Amino acid sequence: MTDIIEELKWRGLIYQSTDRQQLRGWLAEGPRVLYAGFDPTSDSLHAGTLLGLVALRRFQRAGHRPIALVGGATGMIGDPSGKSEERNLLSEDQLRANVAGIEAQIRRFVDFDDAAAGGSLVNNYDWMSRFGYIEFLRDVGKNFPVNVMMTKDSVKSRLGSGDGGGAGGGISYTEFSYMLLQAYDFAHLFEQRGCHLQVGGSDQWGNITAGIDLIRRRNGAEAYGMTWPLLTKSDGSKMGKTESGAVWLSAERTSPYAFYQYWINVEDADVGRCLRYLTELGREEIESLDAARVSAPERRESQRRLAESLTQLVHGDEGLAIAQRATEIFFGAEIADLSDAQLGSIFADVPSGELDRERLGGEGLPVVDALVEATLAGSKGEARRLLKQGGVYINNRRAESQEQMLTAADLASESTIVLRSGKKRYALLRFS
RNA sequence: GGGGGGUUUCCCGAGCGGUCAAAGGGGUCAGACUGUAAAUCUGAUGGCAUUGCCUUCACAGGUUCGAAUCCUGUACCCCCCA
Repeated sequence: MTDIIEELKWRGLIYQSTDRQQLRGWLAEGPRVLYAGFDPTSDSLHAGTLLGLVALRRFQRAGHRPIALVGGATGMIGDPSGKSEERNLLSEDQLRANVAGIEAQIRRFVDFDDAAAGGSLVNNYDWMSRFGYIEFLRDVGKNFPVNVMMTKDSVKSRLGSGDGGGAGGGISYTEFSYMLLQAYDFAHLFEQRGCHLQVGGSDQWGNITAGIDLIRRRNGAEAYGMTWPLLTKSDGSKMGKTESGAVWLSAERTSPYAFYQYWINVEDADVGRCLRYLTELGREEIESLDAARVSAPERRESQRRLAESLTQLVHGDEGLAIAQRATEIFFGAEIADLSDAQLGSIFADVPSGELDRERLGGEGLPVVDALVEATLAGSKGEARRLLKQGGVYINNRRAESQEQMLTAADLASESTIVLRSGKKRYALLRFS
């Protein structure tokens, strides 16, 4: 049995926990059952949830038995933790779809099939939906003094915001009750599965301790809790966000290439933490990457390893290969002799235009027109300007003149020409 | 109700009868440099076409050979006096 606490500690992943010695002792005695929850607020998880997924995986590798809980029931209420405003409720259909999407993703991280590995995947809807309101109040609610609930950060931070006259502030009774549901989840897993430990992000501490309290009252037993720090950037902003939104784990929402690129671009100041928090690289390797970053920052080896290892984890070997190939091409490699399918997967995120194949015949298609068709230029004048300044590339080769004509010889694949303006604005033109 | 000021190209902001597609700055785009960083430097920045033409300075009308610039009316905004 690996000392998981020791590992989490050097990685900087322990933010808060119940009595450390006790917890460590309990974990050292043999395979232990623990759980972490995932909110089905969307049909895909994102970079922020990676931390939780990897955490369960670490526990499993260390010989423990992780339960991944998907909040099919709690998702109907909405966790107020870390939220400044009341949220809209999701429809049941939406929620069902989200749960299905998320479960598939969690499977990539935790092994639920091997009985010996002991992982399991549960949905709290399965036990929550059967509860009657009265029954829940008598059974669970009775154990929660409101004055204690009021002191939780998730509630406190929302109480101030409502009475100042600000629009829509405060907290509804519904969200206020959220912690009871999550606390009950813990108690349920404790009773049914012998789960004594709940882990989560630091914003979950209040919900976790609520569960520990409930178990103490209901079962007269001691349960444990542990949180990891939020993954933030050195400038204080959240990791895993781009101008265009969150970095998702699903290839449909964030292509493997875009995912890879996100991590390649992590700042020097943040990459060390990312390696520790998110990857399974060992201590020596990470420390040698730290050293390399000081002596040769321009090689960006830390970023490369980070991007490789996460892309591999989330999208598999194939996804990583696509991302790497796309990276080569996006950064200058000449594009030739590829297939439409290859180009399609590499340039999945890039705008494209369809044109009649005949336009490549005869004299050919003026580049100026091609740029406008591909929406790389807003007008022909703008297209000419780009050409004059040397900012136009055809299949990654700089266009040599303003009068250049595109013909069938310029096709990079069966039917596609790749146009680029500047360093990385790409567009495809398909001729059919 | 009375008096004064404003409305300019993506944004801020000059312009006050021709030399104005309209200074300057910001932004944006491109080039150089670079670590797929930051900073910096250079160039471009209404549209269409080879000179040139067309549309643009709140809106509508007018004066003039000629208006973003003058006059009249309309809309919106700001300030002052009631």
